[in-house]
Amino acid sequence: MSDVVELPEQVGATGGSTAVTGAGVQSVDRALGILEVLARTGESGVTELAVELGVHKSTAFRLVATLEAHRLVEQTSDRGRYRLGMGILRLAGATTARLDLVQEARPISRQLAADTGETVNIAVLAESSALYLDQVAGSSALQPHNWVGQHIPLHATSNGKVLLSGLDEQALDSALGKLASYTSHTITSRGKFRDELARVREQGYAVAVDELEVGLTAVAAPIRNAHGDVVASMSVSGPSFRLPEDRVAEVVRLVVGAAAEVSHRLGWGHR
Amino acid sequence: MSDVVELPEQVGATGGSTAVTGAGVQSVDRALGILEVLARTGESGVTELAVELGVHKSTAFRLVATLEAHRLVEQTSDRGRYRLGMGILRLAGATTARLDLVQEARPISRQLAADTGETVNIAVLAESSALYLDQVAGSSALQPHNWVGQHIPLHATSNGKVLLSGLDEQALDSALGKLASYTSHTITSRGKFRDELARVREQGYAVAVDELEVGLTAVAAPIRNAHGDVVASMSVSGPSFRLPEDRVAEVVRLVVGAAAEVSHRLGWGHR
DNA sequence: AGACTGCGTTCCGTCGAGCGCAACAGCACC
DNA sequence: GGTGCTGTTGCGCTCGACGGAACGCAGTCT
Repeated sequence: MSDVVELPEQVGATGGSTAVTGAGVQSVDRALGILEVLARTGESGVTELAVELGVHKSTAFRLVATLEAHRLVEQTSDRGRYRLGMGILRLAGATTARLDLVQEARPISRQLAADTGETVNIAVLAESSALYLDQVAGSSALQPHNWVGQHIPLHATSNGKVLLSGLDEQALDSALGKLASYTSHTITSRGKFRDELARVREQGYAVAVDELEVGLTAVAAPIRNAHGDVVASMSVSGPSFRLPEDRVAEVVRLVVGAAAEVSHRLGWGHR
Repeated sequence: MSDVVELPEQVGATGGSTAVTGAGVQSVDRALGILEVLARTGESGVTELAVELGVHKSTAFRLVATLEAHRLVEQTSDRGRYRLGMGILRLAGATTARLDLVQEARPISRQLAADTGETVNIAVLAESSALYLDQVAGSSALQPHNWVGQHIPLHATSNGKVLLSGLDEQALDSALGKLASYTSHTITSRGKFRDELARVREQGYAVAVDELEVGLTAVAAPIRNAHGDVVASMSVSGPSFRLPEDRVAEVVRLVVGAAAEVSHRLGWGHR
C-alpha cells in the first residue's frame, strides 16, 4: 500500500557544509533548500545561504527574492538578513485545515480546552518524533507557546508515550533513539520506559509530570482510526501547580472521553 | 492531437489566472504557485495544476515532483492527485516561534493610525478581561494614556465586544462576570449585552461610545487566524468630539479593512 | 579621514538547465 | 474493443537561470 518512494539522499549531517540537495528542477531544489536552511538556522544572510548551497551570491539572492515575493521569507530590516515568513503559516493552515483528522477533532478540542481551561494539542508520529498538528489555547492565559509544527521528543511527553504505545516491538525500536534526559524526572532507562508503555496501553492514557520541563504537566489519550490503529494523540497540558494530582484524575477522564469521541468520528468502533 | 489548448506562447505578464506571480526565478515562481493553488483547492491533479499555471503538463509534473522530494507536497495514492505535505508543517514550526501577531500587525496599525489620526490598539482575550498588546498613537497631540499591558473590562469596550463575539455560549458565560457600570451608557443587562454581541457578530465590528468613560469613542474589528477563530481585536479610539457619528462610519470601514488585512496575513481566507 | 572589508543588491553575456512536445502506461466509463 | 481521461517519461531546442563583476552602503581597522 505504501508506495516506496526512494529519494536519492537526504544528507542530514549537522554542521559544516550541509548540502540539502534532492533531485528535480535545480532552481526549485535550491530555493527549497534555502527554506530548510532558514528553518534550521532561524536567520541567515544571502552570502551565508550561498555558501550553504554552494552557489553564487547573486543566485542565492535571486532565489530568496522570489521566495520573498511569495512571502515565504522576509528580511529582518531593510537591508538585513532573511528568515521564514508568514506565507509558510498560511500554507500550514491550509495543510491542517484539509486534514480530516484536524477537521474532526477541532470542535472537540475546543470543548476540551473550555472544560479544562488548559491548552489542548493534537500530535501525530513523524519520523521518530511527535509532530504537533493543532493547538487550542485554554481559557486562561494567552497563547502560551505555539508548538504547531514543532518536533518534540517522544519519551518525555504524554503525547509521545501514547503514540509509541500504538507501535509494535520492531517499529518501537526504530522510532526510539537514545533516551535523552531533560529533567530529573525524565525516564531514561529503556526497560523502565517499556514498563511505562505497557501501563499506558493497559490504562488507555499517559501522564507526564515534569519529564520534559519542570513545572509542566500533560495528559494524553490515543485517537484511533476505523482499523483501531493509533493515528494521533490528544493532550491537555498546563503548569503543574494548576494540575495537582487530584485534578489530573478529572482531566484524564475528560481527555480519554474527548479522544474516544474523535476516534468514533473517524470511524472507530462502528459495528 | 494536442488535447490541451495551447496557450498563446510566453505568458509573460501574468495572464488571466489567479496566479500571484511577481517576478523572479521563473521555475521557483511556478513551484510556489503550485503550493498556493494546492492551499486553495486542497487537492489537485497534475493536469489541473498545469492549466492553472499556464504551463505544460510535464513542466507541472517536474515541479511537483521536486516539491514532493522535499515533502512539501504528497500524493494521495500511488498514481493520484497531490496535496500539501507534512514538510510544510515542519517549516511552520520554525516560523511560529519568531513571528507573532503584534509584529505582523504593526505596519498595518501604523497605517491605520495615520489614516484616521486616532490611536490604534491590539487586544487579546486573557482570563476574563481584554489584554492590550500594542498601541500606536494617532497624529493628534492629545494622547490617551498607554494601555499596553493593561487589563480592561470586556463588556464596556469595543475590543471586548469583538473578542467576546468569537466565543460560544459556554465560554462566554465563564468569561463574563458581573457587568459593572462605568457610565450611564454602559450596558449592564446580560440580555441586552447578548443582543449587542449578536449585532457585532452580524456586522463584523463593534462600537462603544461613552461606555467605559464619558467622551471616549472606540471602534473595533476582529482579527482571525487560519482557522477563522477570533484571536485578537483591533480598535481605533479617540475623544467623542473628534469621532461624531458620520465619521464613525468611515472609521469602521478603515478598521474592518485593516483587521481583515492582518487576518489575511495570518492565513485567514486563502484568497 | 581614508582605506578596507564585509554586506545586500544590480546588471549583463553566456550556456546548460528546464521547457514543450509527443509518446507511453494505467484506469474508467461507455 | 474503443475512447477518454489520468500521471509519467525521453528527447531535442531554446530561453531562462547562472556566475562574474561592479555598485552602494555600513562598520571597522589604520
